[in-house]
Amino acid sequence: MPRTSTKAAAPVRRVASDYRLEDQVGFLLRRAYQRASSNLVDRIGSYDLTAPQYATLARLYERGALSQNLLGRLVAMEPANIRDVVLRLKKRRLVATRRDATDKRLILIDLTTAGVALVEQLIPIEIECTATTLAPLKADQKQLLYELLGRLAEG
Amino acid sequence: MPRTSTKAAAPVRRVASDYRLEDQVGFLLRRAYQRASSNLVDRIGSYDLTAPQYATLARLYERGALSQNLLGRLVAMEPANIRDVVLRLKKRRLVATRRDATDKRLILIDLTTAGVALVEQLIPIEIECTATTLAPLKADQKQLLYELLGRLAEG
DNA sequence: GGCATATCGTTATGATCATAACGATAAACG
DNA sequence: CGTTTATCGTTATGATCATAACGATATGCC
Repeated sequence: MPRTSTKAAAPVRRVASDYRLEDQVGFLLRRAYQRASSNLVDRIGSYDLTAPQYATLARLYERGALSQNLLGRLVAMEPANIRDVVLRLKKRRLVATRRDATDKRLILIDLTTAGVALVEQLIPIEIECTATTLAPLKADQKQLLYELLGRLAEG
Repeated sequence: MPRTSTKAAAPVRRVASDYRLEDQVGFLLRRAYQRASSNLVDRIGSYDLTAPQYATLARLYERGALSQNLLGRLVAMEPANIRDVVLRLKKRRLVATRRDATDKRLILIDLTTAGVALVEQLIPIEIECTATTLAPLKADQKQLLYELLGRLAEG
């Protein structure tokens, strides 16, 4: 087994001052999201669903039919992105689309019967997955994390 | 000005039980990362750099020359992904590559003079950006967030 | 030395992402 | 009523991402 090539860390030639990449929130958030996302895919990957796709289905389950644009905002996706996600879900018959009768601009998205069934199957798994992701934290820390993240996300 | 199409929220037809998408850490982390990332791009976007590209440069600045693979691990990117990032940075002459003399498998990546200069210009901006992202939090909360995120990322 | 195993980098595929520009439709307003 | 402005969805471009499969090289151990 070859050892991990740490390669004797070439001498740090520059004055790195006090700066460390690990101290940048963005970097930490990205890694934490990677972890959470992979936890989810590990569990629901057999359904061939990604985290954003699941979020989309879950939101439709909560809210019922929504315009594509509003749906996108409710899952934090740009119009161009939610479009692609909806197309994939539609191709798999998990959602259906129809034109809004009064506002011809809108495309209404809704879960199909199969979509509803799938979401109801997935929700317990997702809750379990969240627990796994949060496992390194104590109960009161979890609560705290939610509050802090909420503030960051809202700005 | 047309009102935001909330569309009178079609009646929630399913039993949503206690489930809410907002209660899933992954979703919160994704949104928080979106915020942090856009904060960074707002500030360094004029340099045509993305957050992952910046992270890559910053890591090289901290550590000096690294193999492409190790560099990838140190910025939390898969081999296939760090490859593309390095290619883009190389195209812009911010990094240079060379073969390792003793281990023919390795490609050593290092900052160019231009790369070093750019990083040193960007570091203060990035620190400022982190402060902006964390602005909604009090001092003690920031410290706490780091600890919690660190635990999540490490698993 | 020679074989099994591990690591490195590449390639290919498919899904996110953000951004800008665009036509179509709707609402606001004089 | 007609003009201006806003919103919706699309298209295009480019950058992340994860995953699997692959050849090349290095290391482990016999």
